[in-house]
Amino acid sequence: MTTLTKSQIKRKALVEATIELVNNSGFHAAPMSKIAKMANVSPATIYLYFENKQDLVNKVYIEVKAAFTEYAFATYDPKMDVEKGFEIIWKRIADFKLKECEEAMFLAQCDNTPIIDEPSRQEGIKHLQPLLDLWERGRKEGRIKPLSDYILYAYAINPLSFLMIMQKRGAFQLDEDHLEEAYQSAWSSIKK
Amino acid sequence: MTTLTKSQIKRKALVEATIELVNNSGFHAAPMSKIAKMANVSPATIYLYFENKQDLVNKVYIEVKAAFTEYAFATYDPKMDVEKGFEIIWKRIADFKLKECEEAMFLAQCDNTPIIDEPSRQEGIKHLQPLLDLWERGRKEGRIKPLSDYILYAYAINPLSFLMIMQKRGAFQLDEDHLEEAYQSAWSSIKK
DNA sequence: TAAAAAAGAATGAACGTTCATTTTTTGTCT
DNA sequence: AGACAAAAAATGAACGTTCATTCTTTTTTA
Repeated sequence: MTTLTKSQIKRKALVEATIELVNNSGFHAAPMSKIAKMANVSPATIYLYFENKQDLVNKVYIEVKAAFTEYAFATYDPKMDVEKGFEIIWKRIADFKLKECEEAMFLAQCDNTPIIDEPSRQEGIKHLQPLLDLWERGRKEGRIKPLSDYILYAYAINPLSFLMIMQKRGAFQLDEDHLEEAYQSAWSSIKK
Repeated sequence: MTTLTKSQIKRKALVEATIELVNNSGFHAAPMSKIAKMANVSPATIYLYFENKQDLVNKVYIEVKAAFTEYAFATYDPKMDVEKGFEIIWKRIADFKLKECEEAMFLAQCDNTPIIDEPSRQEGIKHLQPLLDLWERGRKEGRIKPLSDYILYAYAINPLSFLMIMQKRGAFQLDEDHLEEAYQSAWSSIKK
C-alpha cells in the first residue's frame, strides 16, 4: 500500500478526470475547466502539474500505456514456453481491457486519432518489447507463423480492443466463454 | 459518368475537406473556418448544406460508411458459396481500406471516439447486414464457427483497420503477400 | 513567517454560428 | 437571343460564447 502525498492525489484526480471526460465526450469536448471541476481543483492548478493541455493528454497517455503493459507482463517470465507465455500475456491483456475499461478505452481513442503527438506515441510503443521478443523467439523456434509483428498484433491482440469497445457501448457481453473462444482465435491465428 | 451540379461539387469539397482535416488534426483541431478555406468556400456556406458542425460530421460519417459498404458488397452475390462470398467481401474491404485510405481512416477515427452521435452510428451499422447474413448462413451450414457476430468481426474484419492505420502512419508496408497472409488469418479464425 | 501551493477572476484568442449584403442563377417577357 | 427582375446561393464581417492560459491574491505548508 503506497500512501500518496496531497500533490500526488491531486495529480491522480486530474489524470482520472481527463480519462473520463475524453472517453465520454472526446478531446474536443473536454475543456480544461471541466477537467478541473471534475478533479475538484482550480483550472490554474492544472498548470502546476502539466505544461498545457497537449502535455496533459500526452502524459496521461504514456502513463496509462505504461500501466497497461506493466499489468500485461506482470506474471510473464521470458523463460516460459512460447505458447504458455503468449497465453499468459494475452489473458492479462484481456483482463486489463475488461477490468480497467476506462483506461483501455482511453488508449484506444488515442491510438486511433491524432490527439497524441508522435513522440508520445513512440514512447508508448516501446513498452511492448517483451511481446515482440516472445514472437521473435516463437518464429525462430518454428512455433509461430513467420509474419510481421504488425500482422501478429492485428490478429492476436488488437481484436480485444474492438470487443472491449463494443462491450463498453453495451452492444454485447464478453463473458468467460466468449473470452476463451477469443483466446483460441487469437492463438490459432498466430501459431504455426 | 455522373455530372455534378455546382451545389454538389461544393458539398463534395466540404465533405472531402472535413475528412482530410479531421484525419490529420482531429475533430478538435478542425474548425469550420479551416474546413471552409480548404473547400474554397465561405464559412457561412457550410450552413447552407449542414445544420451545424455535429451534423456535418454525422453526415460525412454516414455517407462514407455507405460508400464503404457499397464497395464491399459490389461484387458479392448472396447465392455464392459461403467461403467464396467471404473471400470476395474481405478482399473488397481490404481494397477499399488501402485505396480509399482517407475515407477508411476517417471511419476508424469515428468508430473509436465519441465524435459521432449514437443514431448516426446505428445508421452506419445497418449497411453491414449482408455480411451478417452470410455469417448466419455459414453457421447454419456448419462452415463457420458458432461465434457471435462481434467476435467474428473482431477477428476477421477489424484487423484490417489496424493494419491500414499502421500503413498510413508509415510503420510498415502492406503488400500483396502480406495481404494474402492476412486473408488466410482472417478466414482461419472464422472457418469451422 | 517565509515559501509553496492553490485559488478565482481576468485575458486575449479562437471558435461556431448568424447577419446584412452581394453575386449568381433562374425564369419571363420582348 | 437579350434584357430584366425575382429568387437562390454565397459571401465576409460581426456576434456572443467558450476556450486555454495567466495574473493576482489567498490559503496552506514547513
